[in-house]
Amino acid sequence: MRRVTIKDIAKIAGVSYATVSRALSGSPEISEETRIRIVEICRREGYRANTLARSLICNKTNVIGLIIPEVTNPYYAEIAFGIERSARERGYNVMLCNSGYEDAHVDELFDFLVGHQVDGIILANSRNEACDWASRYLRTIPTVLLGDAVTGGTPEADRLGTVSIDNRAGGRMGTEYLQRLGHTEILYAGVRPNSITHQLRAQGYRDAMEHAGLCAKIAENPGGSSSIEHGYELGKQLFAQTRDYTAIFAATDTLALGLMQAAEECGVSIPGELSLLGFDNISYSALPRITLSTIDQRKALLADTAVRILLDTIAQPEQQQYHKCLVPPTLIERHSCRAR
Amino acid sequence: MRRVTIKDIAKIAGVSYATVSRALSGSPEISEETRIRIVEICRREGYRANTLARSLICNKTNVIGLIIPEVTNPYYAEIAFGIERSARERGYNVMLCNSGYEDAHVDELFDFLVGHQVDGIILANSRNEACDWASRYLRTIPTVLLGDAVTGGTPEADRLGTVSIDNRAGGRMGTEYLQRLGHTEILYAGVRPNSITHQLRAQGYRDAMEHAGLCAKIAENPGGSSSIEHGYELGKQLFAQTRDYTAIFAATDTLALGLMQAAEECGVSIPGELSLLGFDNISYSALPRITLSTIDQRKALLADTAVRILLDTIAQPEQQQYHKCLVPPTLIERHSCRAR
DNA sequence: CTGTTAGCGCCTTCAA
DNA sequence: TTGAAGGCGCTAACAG
Repeated sequence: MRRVTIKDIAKIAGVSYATVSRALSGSPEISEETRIRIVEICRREGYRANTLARSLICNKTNVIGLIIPEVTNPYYAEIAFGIERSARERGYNVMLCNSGYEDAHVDELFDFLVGHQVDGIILANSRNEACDWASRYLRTIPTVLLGDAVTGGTPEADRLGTVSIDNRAGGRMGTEYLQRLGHTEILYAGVRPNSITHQLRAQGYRDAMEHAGLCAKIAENPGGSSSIEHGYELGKQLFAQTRDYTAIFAATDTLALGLMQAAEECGVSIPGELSLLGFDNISYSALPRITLSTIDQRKALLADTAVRILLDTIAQPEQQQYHKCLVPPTLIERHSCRAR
Repeated sequence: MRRVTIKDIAKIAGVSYATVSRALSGSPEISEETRIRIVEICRREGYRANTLARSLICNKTNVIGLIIPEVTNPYYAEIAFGIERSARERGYNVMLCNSGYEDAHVDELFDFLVGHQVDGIILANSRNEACDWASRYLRTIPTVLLGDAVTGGTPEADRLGTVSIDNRAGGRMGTEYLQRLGHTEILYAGVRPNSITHQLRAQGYRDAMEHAGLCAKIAENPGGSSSIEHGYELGKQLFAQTRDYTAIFAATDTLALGLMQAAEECGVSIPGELSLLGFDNISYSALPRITLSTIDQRKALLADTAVRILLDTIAQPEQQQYHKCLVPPTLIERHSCRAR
């Protein structure tokens, strides 16, 4: 199954292969007549230029690498989709890699992508360490992080292009929404203390509570991740005790879903007895029967911004643009919150 | 940001670049001493071999292309994940492409992937046409279809490697489950008449009903796709009339979700008054409050099989293996069906 | 064990 | 307007 090359075409057309190259690259220095003839031959023979060979010469692949934890995570699926879309619009293709949740894999994937000569890399990951992982390769390849910037790390890390949702603003926005609904006793649930993302969201919550002269109540997530399961466990705990709040603002949608299930099993009705607000707006939250009110991460916008910054950096690598981009979130009202 | 090449390393190490190549490729014809020295230099300088150049020579990229409609579709996200996993285990990487739902894009993507010299392509798509799309390139590149084989198409298409779930068996399995639960009046809802997949599932349903001496009732989906929205519309229609059935077997999980929402709005309780069974077992169905019983497509197994067949074909392209692989589905019991 | 050399498929000067 | 030739980074003979 030998693929047909430019030489084959040249031989058939009875021209040199430089001519074939010109015919296909849209060069002006060729007669319209021969161009048409050659293009037709290429079509007939099913010839596709070998992108590898071309990239080797041009020192440019027009491919960017994207590293996410897992496509099956609906949040990252949307991010991946948005990034592919924006990249394609700008003439780039993306090479998608799932890193799982381990450090080592991210390193391997960077190596893999660099080896494949991608023009740049987007690392989408909300762990604190992501910032360091990405900046480790900053000298080697243009990179942008889609996730929270961690300031005060290595000096390298400060130069890393970064785009994320404004988590603090989101925390504030959600809390204020609940307050507008008449809630004064609001529990912020599911914080993972060592996650910057969670810290920011919780801080936004505290801002809003303080500003309203209300008392902040925070329930941490003892589990290691913000999964539905851990939300469920947290819920079981919470709903076994008497409640001194009328609304829960969950740190993530997945956590909220777990809480929802626990609530159902413990006979506390949402939004009847208890309002529940999420954060992220993953696709799950819009589903019938769930209809979780939440803070939207605007993944399409995040993705587009990340692509734009990356391509800028690729175009002008020296200009080490100091980009820390914060995208404002948005409130999505569905049916899990109620005025009291 | 010029990347360091094998020549740079050779110069630093004071050897020829063939020696560097040998040091890295694990060739036996090199002294352990120099190997260690060279490997160390590579590490220090952050050298990665240029995969493009290597592939150009070896005429092999160890990359396979995967074309799916959209990663944001949870079904295809799982497929993509499974395929990447299996491929990686076997030393291959995957280039993921979203085709959307239009014919033209699939063609473009095949061209794109062939241009990038992928070693083979998996097309995951459940439209009838997919079979033709894939077989169009069969002469050019090893391809396997993850989706229903359409027999009686072009002779080319018959030679296309194909893996899919056994939809007919699934239709039977689901129907029998409902029967075991005591249902005798079962509606099969949401069939799209021109979809092979749907035809097979419906046929399985008919088989089981006939075998039990029961009367088959089928409600077609007037909408163009099996979306939640179309399920909802269908449900609104269905639940406005009096029902002569106690269970619905929905053609897909998404349809079932739409039906679920319509049921809720029309005040028919699931599974109280009506049992509902889905097909596909997408991640949505396992969510709290939804807990849809369904037929599992076993996406990991499908993916793994597809990869295996493709790699076999890549290894022995002449041997045009006549592969039509049918994977048996599995029943997932959750809480949307009840004995009567 | 190590170096030299000839390409892989293509693009891009430079000549003609 | 077209052809010839060099080289992108690397591997794989073939020498030494």
